[in-house]
Amino acid sequence: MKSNKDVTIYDVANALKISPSTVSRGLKDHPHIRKETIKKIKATAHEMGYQRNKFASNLRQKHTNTIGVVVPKLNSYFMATVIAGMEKVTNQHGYGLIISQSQESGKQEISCVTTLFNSRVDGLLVSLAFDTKNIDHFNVLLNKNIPVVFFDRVSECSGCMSVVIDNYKAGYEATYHLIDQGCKRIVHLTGNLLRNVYADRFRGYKQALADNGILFDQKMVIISDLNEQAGIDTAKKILNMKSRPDGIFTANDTSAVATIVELGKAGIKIPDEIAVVGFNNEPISKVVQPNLTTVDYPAREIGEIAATSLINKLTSSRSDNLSIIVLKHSLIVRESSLKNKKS
Amino acid sequence: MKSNKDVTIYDVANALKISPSTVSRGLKDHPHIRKETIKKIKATAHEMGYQRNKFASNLRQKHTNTIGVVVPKLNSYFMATVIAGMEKVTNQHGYGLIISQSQESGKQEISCVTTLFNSRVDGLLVSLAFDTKNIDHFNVLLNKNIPVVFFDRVSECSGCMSVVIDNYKAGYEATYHLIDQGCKRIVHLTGNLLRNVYADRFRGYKQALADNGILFDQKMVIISDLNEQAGIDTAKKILNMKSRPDGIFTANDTSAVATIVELGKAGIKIPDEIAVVGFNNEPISKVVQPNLTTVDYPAREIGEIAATSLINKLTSSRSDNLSIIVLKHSLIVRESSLKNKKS
DNA sequence: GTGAAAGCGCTAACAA
DNA sequence: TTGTTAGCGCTTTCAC
Repeated sequence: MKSNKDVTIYDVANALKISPSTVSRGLKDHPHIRKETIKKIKATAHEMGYQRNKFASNLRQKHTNTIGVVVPKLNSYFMATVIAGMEKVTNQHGYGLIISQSQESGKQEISCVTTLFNSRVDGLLVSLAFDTKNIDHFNVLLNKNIPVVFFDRVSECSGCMSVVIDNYKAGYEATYHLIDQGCKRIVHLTGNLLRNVYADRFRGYKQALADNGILFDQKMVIISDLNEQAGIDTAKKILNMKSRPDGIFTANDTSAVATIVELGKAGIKIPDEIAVVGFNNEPISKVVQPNLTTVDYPAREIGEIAATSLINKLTSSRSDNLSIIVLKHSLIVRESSLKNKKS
Repeated sequence: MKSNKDVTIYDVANALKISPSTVSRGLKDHPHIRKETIKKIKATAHEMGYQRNKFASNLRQKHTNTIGVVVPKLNSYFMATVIAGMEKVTNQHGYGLIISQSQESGKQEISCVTTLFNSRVDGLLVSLAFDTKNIDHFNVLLNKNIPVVFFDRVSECSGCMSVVIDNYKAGYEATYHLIDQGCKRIVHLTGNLLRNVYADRFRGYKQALADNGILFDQKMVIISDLNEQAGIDTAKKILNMKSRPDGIFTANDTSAVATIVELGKAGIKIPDEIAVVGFNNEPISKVVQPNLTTVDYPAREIGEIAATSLINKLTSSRSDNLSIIVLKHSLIVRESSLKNKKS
């Protein structure tokens, strides 16, 4: 087991009686090297168990072919799908991915970014944490011309790209649909309004109300973590309201589902008494009874496009100046919001 | 924006009129350096925006302080929690994590392992893909004394550690519970029996039947991908059986839930006509109606322990010879299996 | 307690 | 088409 010593290009070069640089070039199909030589080099390299030493190579080349990803949490179908999309694209282009979770904490996000920066990633793909206040922690990267692409939870940032859907429009459509079904008192359960996704959906909600002559009431807006517990709490809060709402628009499916379940336990009929619309089209939306009306979000596509944009920035010198890419969403109507059964 | 050039220890050394080696030592609190010097070094380094170059350092030191993780898929609550546990431990010890998904494909698993190996990870944390036939692809690492720790989906492997639960016992308990509720014809929906988790649960299922005088019937065992579609297919298959089962034990929650939903659509009463037990205690198990009886799996703990074991192997020279760690699971009984309502 | 110097393995400018 | 050579930035042995 003579396994401790790594085989280097020098070893290969010696075996072949040629120079290390030729080996180096041959290994990467340099056009100036003769075909046969390349074949010979690759053959013996393989045979000898040669393995490129990335560190030496990175040290020389000043780039790592590695892309960092910072996401709030991994445990959603949505995020896993986004990342699968990114992996596909980056692998095709010879990049690796380092994934890290901020756990929805701005503080942890900063430490993720720092760690990734210290790992000298070539670029960063980011979806912001719930309570990230500002994005100064990305300046270290930006100052070094390391491109940052935001997706989903994005932020104003000169020189950064963003990949999103039209959350305003989606919020508008969701609320409009509820109104269309006859709802007049619609609760909006949302997250931290610092985040574009929630702020925009909220704006859409308000506008839809306004356009239909429904007075906006701040007491109908519930800000939360949008997790399971938030859904349960919301249900309880609703049960205690003097005049109950007849519709709920939630900014994600997790909390919508929890609300439905909890409301169901209290004997409330969904959608007859209260109609519900969620957001994201997670698989769970098809499990809950009644099935959840929700907004479909092109997760895989978002991942692919964010990764592609980043790689473009990395490889082409020309700086694409389109800074925001907006993808298409769609409202998926299921039973949880259908008051007029036969519509 | 004079940002292209990195600050090196040489720059710091020059600024301080001392040697680079002293700076290098000072930065890592070498005991032979005077306290004040250390303080001065750190101060100016920070001030100048110095940042250690990992590649140079790795190149010298032959290790990367990075741990690779290979999982089948990211998109489950279970996996996300496992990984959160790993991150916590590894970060505490100054290690980074590179996560990659095999997408349940043995072929992709091989490529993940190779990529990680080429990235010179110091160790590997692995849960096997569905259809991984053998584990020869880990030999490259093992031959170089790079430790591999398996968790959840493990495999016989001399010199590797494994972190698991007692799947045999869990399968036994789940099946026993069903029998206890009066079930006599129990379908077992499971995954590829190559994987210990499924094989062991299956053994437990068979033993529980045997211990209760129920004849094992191969036709009652359905092998599948255990995804949503598998649940739907299983439900359809069951609906077409001449003599219907009165219980189902599924090897994960996703498929259990899909089965319940599909069976529900066909008007089957759960648990009265068919009782169901799942596995994993995913959040979805508390959403489906009726709530799913399932086996709770200490996900976070598994992650923490697997990571801790790996780091121990990395840091201590003595080779711990305990090769399998078994964690505690527990059966969580909910409505989906409760035939005797008031038990 | 600090410095000098060699070298980790690879790449690329320049030379041939 | 191939070889020579000079580092990339850091660590560490040996010397003082």
